[in-house]
Amino acid sequence: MPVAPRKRSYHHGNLPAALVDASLGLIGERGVQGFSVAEAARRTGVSISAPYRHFADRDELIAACAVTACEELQGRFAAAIAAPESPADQLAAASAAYVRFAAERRPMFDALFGAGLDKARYPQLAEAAAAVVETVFDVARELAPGRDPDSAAILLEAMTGLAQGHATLLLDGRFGEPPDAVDLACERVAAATRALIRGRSVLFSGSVPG
Amino acid sequence: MPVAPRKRSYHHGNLPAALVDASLGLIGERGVQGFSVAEAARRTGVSISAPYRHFADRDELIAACAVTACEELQGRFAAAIAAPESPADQLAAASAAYVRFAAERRPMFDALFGAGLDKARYPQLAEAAAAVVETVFDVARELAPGRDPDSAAILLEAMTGLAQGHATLLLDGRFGEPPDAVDLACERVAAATRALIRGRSVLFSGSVPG
DNA sequence: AATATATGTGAGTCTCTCTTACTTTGTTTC
DNA sequence: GAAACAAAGTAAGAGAGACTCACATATATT
Repeated sequence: MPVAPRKRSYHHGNLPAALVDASLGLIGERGVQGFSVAEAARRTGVSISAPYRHFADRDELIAACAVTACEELQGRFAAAIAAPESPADQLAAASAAYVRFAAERRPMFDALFGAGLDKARYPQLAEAAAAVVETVFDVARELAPGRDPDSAAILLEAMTGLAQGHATLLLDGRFGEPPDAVDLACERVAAATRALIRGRSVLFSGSVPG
Repeated sequence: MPVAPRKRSYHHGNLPAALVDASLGLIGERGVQGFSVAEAARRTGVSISAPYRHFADRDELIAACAVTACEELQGRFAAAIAAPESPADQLAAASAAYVRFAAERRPMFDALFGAGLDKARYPQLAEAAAAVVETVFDVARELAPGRDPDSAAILLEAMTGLAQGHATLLLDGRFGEPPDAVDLACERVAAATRALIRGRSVLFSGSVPG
């Protein structure tokens, strides 16, 4: 849904949102590398310097796109864990949702991971990212011994790693051509998540050798 | 080891390799985003247009860095699977080696994954990357039912996903501060790999529902 | 030695990021 | 309701980088 300005006058009315919109479109066409503030401004119908009233620099505009990405991802996670009954099924569904998100909202995924943003510099983004993790944290806790939060974090790290990796491989074309590749990657990551959960006992005894 | 030119004359003697060297140093300092052909040329002591005699454009120079990265990674994989006795231990060691590579050779890792290179456009890179996979493929086969290559590929995908994900998380600072973070991430990814292997039976029955 | 080829240079074009000074519009305050 | 202020936009330009092209110089070939 495109962002409509209130008026067609000197003041745009909703420039930041419109810029994020245009930027995501542009990233979709040219990748993060090919993205430019100038072109985003042109497409939004404002001058090249206008974006700098709202975003300190190029990266900050990309960070705003990344925040949008977090919101979208959070919604997908919430939907994924809503239906299944067992925690394992919920996490498998979440993994698959993550991979599907990468495929279906590639510009968002690229803004989030392909831009090399220093997240420490964008507190709003760090917050949004933390909120995403929060969404699935309680599910992971149910699979941790004694519902221990630290163990849950370890499990979640591993799961995140799996999902992130599968998404990267999918976008890299290592699962074949879309759209079949997407379904395949989702199945695979869900299966891998289940495998990880099945064998998870090893995870929580890591540092103690024997 | 710095690349030494044969002479200090008009012709450099080994400009491509020297440029790759300088580029990796530059990527280390400024990240892939901050990398510029101009600065790499300056550091190598040649004119700004000299690199274009050897590399068609910026991305092709980065791709050459990525090829170097593949060679380094391949060596580390070979060393990692040499010592352990069981296939599971070998793969766990390979995962850890991958994560350690990301931490210790970050510029290479960034060139390989942070530049958003379209690998289809760089056959030499695709070849080098395939050779890396080849190095661990036989190990994965020993853990696949009936040594089936397709199943081995699935397992390897999942493992790659795990390692890639853990590396990303480590570089993102999600394991804490170096150098402890590196060891921690290596332990975790090794444990996760073992967990994945333990529960791997689920992996190979994916597409058949029931 | 003469020629061809590979490699490096300098100057120039184009685009991009970001800044500065200025303009226009909307809001507040008396 | 007008004056003052703040917010949001513009135009012009400095500085840097990607890439090109005509030219220079070294090396290889014959």
